[in-house]
Amino acid sequence: MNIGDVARRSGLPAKTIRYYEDIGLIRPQRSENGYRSFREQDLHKLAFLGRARALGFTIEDCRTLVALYEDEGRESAQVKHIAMEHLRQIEDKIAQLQSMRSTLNTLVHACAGDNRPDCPILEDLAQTSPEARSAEKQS
Amino acid sequence: MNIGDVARRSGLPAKTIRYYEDIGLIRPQRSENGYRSFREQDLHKLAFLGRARALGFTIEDCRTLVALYEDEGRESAQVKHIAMEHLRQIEDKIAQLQSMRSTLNTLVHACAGDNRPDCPILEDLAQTSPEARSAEKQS
DNA sequence: ACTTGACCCTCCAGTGACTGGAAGCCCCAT
DNA sequence: ATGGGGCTTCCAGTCACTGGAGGGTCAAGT
Repeated sequence: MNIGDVARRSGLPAKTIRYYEDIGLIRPQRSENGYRSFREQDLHKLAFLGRARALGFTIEDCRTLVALYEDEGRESAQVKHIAMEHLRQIEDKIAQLQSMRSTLNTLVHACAGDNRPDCPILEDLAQTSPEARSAEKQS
Repeated sequence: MNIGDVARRSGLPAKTIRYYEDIGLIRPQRSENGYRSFREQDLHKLAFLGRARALGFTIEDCRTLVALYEDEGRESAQVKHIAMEHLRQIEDKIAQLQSMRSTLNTLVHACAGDNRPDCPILEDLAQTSPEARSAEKQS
């Protein structure tokens, strides 16, 4: 299989696949003409990587997950630890974004959005002291 | 005011303030010794930037917001448009993260996390077809 | 006068995970 | 032989900083 086929079948851009080889995540063989030659197991690994990335795991997490996947002597606790830590970070990120959303939502609703210059959004951003900012309601 | 004072009062790292000058967000004056010399209005602008960044606006959005803030002839619709677009992107991101959280949560709960190698997390990542993946429940 | 330490300066490189583009080879069909 | 699509490498750019090297400045203490 050439890189184009693998890209189609894995859903990953060819560029990304080359990048994954660059950083040592995969090691496809080479044909005589210098083209990368992928086996089914390479495709499988790329699909694995694609799904792990889609779940937001970092490349380094992916590296570890692949290694664990290939390690018959792994302990599921190792995998679970990575997943839980990642889950925690996602939850932190969600909370942070929800806080932004809440504030933005309030501000957007307070702004007339017409042709006049008066704008509560800019007024909020221009507040000189943090404690002077208006209380935010949950969106 | 030197950069250290401004950093303390604005809450932004000195490095970030220098960076903001680099990209033309601020234009502090210079003392004879070459040190940046900040006026109150620079500090005010940096605080504005800090709050806009804390709400997740991109640097380019910040540039526009500052320009609008300083433009007496602005229309609040322009500000509102930027904020609403940003809000939409935040909501997209939240939805994406919530979907990840849901899947991860299911997987984490399904994994024993002991010293045995069997791991539903890895099994899920290794699924060969997307439609073969188990249905996910809301976390 | 000298030293110390806290500041300040610039410039360069690195982060994460790609993505775009240039320049050029390979292969097959017309 | 020409064209088009696919493949190759390498370099640069993305975003918003952040770290560090190497060096100048300033005020206080000895």
